[in-house]
Order: sequence, then structure tokens, then C-alpha cells
Amino acid sequence: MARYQQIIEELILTGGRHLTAEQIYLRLKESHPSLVLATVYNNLNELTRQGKIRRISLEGFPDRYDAPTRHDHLVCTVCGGLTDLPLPDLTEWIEQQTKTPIEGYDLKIHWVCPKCRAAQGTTA
Amino acid sequence: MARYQQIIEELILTGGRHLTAEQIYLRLKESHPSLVLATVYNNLNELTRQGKIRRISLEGFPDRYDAPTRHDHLVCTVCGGLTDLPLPDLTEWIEQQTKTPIEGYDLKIHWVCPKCRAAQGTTA
DNA sequence: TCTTAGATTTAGAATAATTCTAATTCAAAA
DNA sequence: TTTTGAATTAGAATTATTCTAAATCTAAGA
Repeated sequence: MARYQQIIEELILTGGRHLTAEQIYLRLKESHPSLVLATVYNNLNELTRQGKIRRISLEGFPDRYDAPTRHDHLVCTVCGGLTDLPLPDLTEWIEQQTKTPIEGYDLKIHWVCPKCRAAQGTTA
Repeated sequence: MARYQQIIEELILTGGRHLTAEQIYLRLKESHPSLVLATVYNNLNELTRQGKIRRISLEGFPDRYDAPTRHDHLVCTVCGGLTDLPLPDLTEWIEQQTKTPIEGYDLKIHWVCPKCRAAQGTTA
């Protein structure tokens, strides 16, 4: 069962990174016309719960889904675009600072991506 | 003008931290019965734009509003509760690592708060 | 004082992402 | 072949937030 779980996972891990639920739905609908958006959400929730994928929540934009490998993200404050950023793992440092065990963390770095920086130079 | 801007700002900075728009609305409605939720949102957006308050987005919970001082947050993965955590500023370290100027960052640390940890021990 | 102009607030409809519910379908086991 | 439980489907519901248009207010100018 879980007819769609595997192809959704594969699409997220290899077919395109940082996809939204709707993008996943539209891509898979081509080859699986009976697929429905609610099924995509169901599977995304299940995969996230199992730790096979990672959900990235962004202010003002729909959630995106990513590989669960440990890495951080640059978020463009202009276009909302996401870029992977593999900074060193801060877990131990945080636990030393807080003197408390933690489950993990979510680090989003705000920048203006090169494309938007160029566009700013043009208009401003 | 901006009749409500100041009292909203004051409530966020001093009257209670990590409040939602609705909590702010309910508290102020007592003393200002004509106040409407849309006005709260308008003012929260304006205050955020001006950098006088900070918006904190949490997965699955409404946004909360906080003082704009630089600090990080512990987020309980069980109850969603927020706790302030003043870790050292990582901006310079991140800029060294990425070799790119950044605008700031958002660091949320996932833990189980003491209250939920105790409750877990009880039930599990 | 009266008028005007601009901004703010109000009221409530609209939006959009996501979840929920109930009915249907499916796959495997009995 | 029948049963059973889980997954999918369809579409309604939810919820936080935004939007729109009308009403209100404030301050300035005549």
C-alpha cells in the first residue's frame, strides 16, 4: 500500500529540491491522473513524520519539502528563494551553551540572492 | 494617527511576550471595544516593517510577536511553547563561513520543555 | 468655524494553504 | 470469494491572514 509514498519521496530527493505540495502534485499528476492534492499532503505528512523528508516552512510562502540531510538554508528576503548551505553542525555547541539536550534546530539565514541583488541595482 | 500602534507595541514589549495577534486583540478589546482584529494585523505588519517588533512564525501555530532584541528561541516540539534563548550572535561566523554578507538569521532550537518532559515520563 | 484631504479604522468578504470527513477503492489475507 | 483494514478520492471545512470599500477621524487650511 501507500501507493504514492515512494514516488513522492523520490521526486523530493532527486527529481527537484525545495518543491511545494502543489508542484509535486502537478508533476506527478501527469503520469498518475487520478492523484489528488489531499493524497500528496497525506503522504508528505507521513514521510515527514517518518523522517524521510524534511518540511521547510517559510513566512508568506507555502511549505517546501527537502532531503532530510543535515544542512541549513539561505532564504532570499526579496524573492523567497531557497539555497542550500551546509554549515557545520551546531548541535554540540548549542548543547554546551544551553546545558540542555536538544532535538535539533532550524537555521535560516536571510540574504538577498545574487539575482535579486542585481535587480535591486537596476531599479533602486 | 496610528491610534493603536503604540499600545500594541507596548503590550508586545512589556505586557506579555510571544503573544498572537488574537491574544493582543482580546486583551486590548477590553479597554478599546471598537478595536477590530484587522486593525491589530495592520499595526503588527507596520510595526514589523519598521523593525519595532519581531514576528515569529511557527509551524502549525499562529504567528507570535516579540521584542526585536537579538535572541534565539527554544521551541517545544510537544506543546509548541516558546522560550527565549540569548545565544551569542552568529552573524560574523556565518559570514566568514559563507563569504557573503547576510541580513540576519533565524535560529529555532527544537527541544522538549521541562513541563512536557515530565508529562512524557508520566504517560509513556 | 467649516471644509478638505489623507490616513486609519472598521466590517466583513475573500484568499489560500492545509486538514478533515465520508464514501470509495484497493490489496492482501482468509 | 469474501472480508478487512488501509489508502485514496472528492470536496467541504478550517483558520490565519489579507483585502476592499465604506466610514471615521485628525490636522491643516480657508
